[in-house]
Amino acid sequence: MAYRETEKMRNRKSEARKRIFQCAFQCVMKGGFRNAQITHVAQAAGVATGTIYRYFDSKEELFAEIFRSATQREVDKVAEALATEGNAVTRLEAALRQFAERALRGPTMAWSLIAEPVDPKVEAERILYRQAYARHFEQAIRDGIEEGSIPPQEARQSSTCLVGAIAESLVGPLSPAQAESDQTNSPEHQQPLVDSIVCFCIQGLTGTRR
Amino acid sequence: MAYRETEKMRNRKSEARKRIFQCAFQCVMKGGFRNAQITHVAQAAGVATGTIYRYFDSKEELFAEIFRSATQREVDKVAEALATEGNAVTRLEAALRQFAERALRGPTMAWSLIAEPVDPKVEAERILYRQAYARHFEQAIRDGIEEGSIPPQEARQSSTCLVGAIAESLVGPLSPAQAESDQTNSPEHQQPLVDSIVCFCIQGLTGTRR
DNA sequence: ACAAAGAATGAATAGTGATTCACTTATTAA
DNA sequence: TTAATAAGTGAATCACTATTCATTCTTTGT
Repeated sequence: MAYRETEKMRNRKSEARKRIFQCAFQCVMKGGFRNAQITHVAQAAGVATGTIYRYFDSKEELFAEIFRSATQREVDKVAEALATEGNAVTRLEAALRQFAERALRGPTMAWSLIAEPVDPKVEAERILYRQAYARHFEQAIRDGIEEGSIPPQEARQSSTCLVGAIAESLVGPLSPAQAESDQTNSPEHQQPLVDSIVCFCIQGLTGTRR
Repeated sequence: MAYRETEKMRNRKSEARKRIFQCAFQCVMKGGFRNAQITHVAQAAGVATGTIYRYFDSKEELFAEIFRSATQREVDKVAEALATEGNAVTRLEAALRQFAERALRGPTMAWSLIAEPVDPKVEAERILYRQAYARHFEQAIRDGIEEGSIPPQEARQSSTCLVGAIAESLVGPLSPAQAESDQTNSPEHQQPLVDSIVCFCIQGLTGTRR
């Protein structure tokens, strides 16, 4: 008897997995899912293509994991903004702002997460995550209804509308075509955009202009 | 000199083009863009695959044309609803209702037009058409602002939010997974859905509950 | 040093489906 | 009838990448 997996090896393998994951993440960040081929990822990570398949079942699986990781960050940020003190409306406004501003700050990745055409398994994750956002919003809306800052309504439905409104509003500004040419990406130019999205959304919820 | 294209031939060719187009349309209607391969379309139309390329430059071109044709109908319906008598809010409400109800009545095609992952050229059409919807809404919003039924706001931005909110709200109910199982597609079940979408949207515009 | 087990390699393979093109058939005008 | 031209055909080709696997290289325990 001879080889048996040792601690050192386990570490090395987990390092390798992490490195592959990170490099794939970078590839997506740079050029979207579209041109993040396994060959590129392997090259970036300094391993053979076959090696990737020792750590991930398939390309879709790898990319689904990347999608989850990247989107979970955003969901957490939204959840965080919703978890602060203050009434529901204020917290919802902060969350929407947070979401839009972060997206505009990292437009390429945001576009990949929100609007890039992707493989079915990744698309499935996207739908799941849109629901995750909606659930967070939904809870805040219920809070608002209870405390009286938001009039009674279908919280589930309204939350879906929020997600749709903000996503659609960002698709244009985030799209690669847009990104390259003009300087719409400077914070000054973006403020009014964010403002009017938030304005519409809050009014949709509360029936009150701000 | 001999062959020169005659009236009869021109007709026959235009017939053939129409037939291919119609059959492709049917294929998409039945199973979405995904499984509308050229081979299937050719089979359905009773021609060889090569023949299709005499009438259309490429698959993407053919499907882009189908997308345009199908979506233009919907845009026209929305425009129609917005062109009736009454104040801007009433007209916008009618248009949103129209849109949602038509989509829910033909869920497979609607899903393909709104949410199915598609090739880049078709996706480009989709973005264009979302803008087309938005422009119609935008004009109505401007009317509303002018006549005083809608408070002043970024009409362009609000219209984009409308498009996003309604599209997102329909993605779930229209998705193939949803469609097959339950009987959410009976008009009675859909009414509350449509109502709450419209409610959110109108409130987002006017700041008034209805 | 050696054998057992695993990890890494990357060229070759495979799946998919759009597109081509050499050839056949049809239409037209003289 | 015939030559000229075009339309139709569909098996073969091509393009693109994900995935495999026979082989080589490493690690480990005796």
